[in-house]
Amino acid sequence: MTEITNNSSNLSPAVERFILHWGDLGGQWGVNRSVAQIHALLYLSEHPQTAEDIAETLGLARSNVSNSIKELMGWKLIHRVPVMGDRRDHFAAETDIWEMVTRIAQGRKEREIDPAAEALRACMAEAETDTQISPVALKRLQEMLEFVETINRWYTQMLNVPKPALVTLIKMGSKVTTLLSPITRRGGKKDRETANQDA
Amino acid sequence: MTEITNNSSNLSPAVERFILHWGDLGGQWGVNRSVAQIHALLYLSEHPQTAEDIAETLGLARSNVSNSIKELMGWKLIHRVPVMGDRRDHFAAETDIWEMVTRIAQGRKEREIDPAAEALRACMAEAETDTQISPVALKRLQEMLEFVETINRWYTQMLNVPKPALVTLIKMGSKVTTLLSPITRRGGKKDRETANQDA
DNA sequence: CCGTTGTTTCTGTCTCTACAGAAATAACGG
DNA sequence: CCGTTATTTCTGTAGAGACAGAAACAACGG
Repeated sequence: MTEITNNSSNLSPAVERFILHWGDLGGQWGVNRSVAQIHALLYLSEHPQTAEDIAETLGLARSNVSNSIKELMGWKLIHRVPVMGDRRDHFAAETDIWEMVTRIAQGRKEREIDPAAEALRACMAEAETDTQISPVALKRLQEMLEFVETINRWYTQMLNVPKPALVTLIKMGSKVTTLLSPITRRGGKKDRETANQDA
Repeated sequence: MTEITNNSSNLSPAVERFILHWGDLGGQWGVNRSVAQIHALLYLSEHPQTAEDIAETLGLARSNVSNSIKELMGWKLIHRVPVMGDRRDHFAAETDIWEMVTRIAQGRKEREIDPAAEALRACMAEAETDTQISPVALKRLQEMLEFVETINRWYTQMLNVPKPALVTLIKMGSKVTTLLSPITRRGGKKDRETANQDA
């Protein structure tokens, strides 16, 4: 009878609100709502939850939860937690935000950036044997490829910076440029060679 | 009769390929395919194009092109180019990639990050008056909020770094941490106050 | 002031994805 | 080896967004 009560689960208002927000915030990024909501729930949960707990709490189909969990595990944002005397799987989220973000960034790189770069390289390869392409287009493609490669290198390197250093770096914000200005000022193009020596 | 000929327009193979790739690459990000394709076309075009040129070249409906153009203008990725003796609007794309990316980043911040941060602040406000929220959840929310604020500050500052400096910075990659290590090493938490003095 | 040309808004259709529920599979205990 | 419980895969459906085409609107020239 009372089938309409979707979210009657005992969540405190603020938590529920966060889950809702996080849910459709995920929608704007590439993640679907269920996945984001489940992640939000686990992130705020004191204890590991079973798939069924989650399904009930969020009013989602059990199968949906199963698939979403699989995806979250793929991103390494949640992990299994074995519980004594319970056959069911329990799940908990990564709670260190910086770690979490790193994992997401890593995943996006592998699934989106790398393939995109690859496609672009293929384009360039074709462009070079393309007799009818305009010089302008060719130049633009080259610039684009160079840019993507540059960003790719940067991304990779940043992902490998130890977390504390990364945090410091981010918190410094634009101040880095101030500290680096003696270097920056040594001249534009030339610096590039120097900077890449270690790559 | 020959209605099936979608992409019969005289595009060189490499260009066409790029437009196609760029198109569904846009799909993975928030942009729809038409918009991304039009952008790609204009990016590679030697001369400004009219809306109709675009519609014909890409095989899109005129109305679709119109809307897409509007969106691209909203992102400031393309701009009108008046042409003598032609009443129609001609459009050209921003060709400086760094400028282009900055514009996109700016747009995404305004449309996605800022609202998200706002929503999160609202959550926190509610959480603080929430009697039944668990201490753990409250703590996690706080951490999340702090993180988002930090990233937001960083993002804002980075968008205001002059382009040459930004390019240098990116090209340095993780090398910044090496140069900064004497500072980084001065200790963790304390640095944050110092680093933010200028914000 | 009317016709022509260009642009925008509106509306219906179609595709694609998220999702629920059912069916199938696997793991474990007795 | 069978029954029970947990999980995954499969299938149909509902909703959202992308898009085409039509209709409305605006601007300009003669």
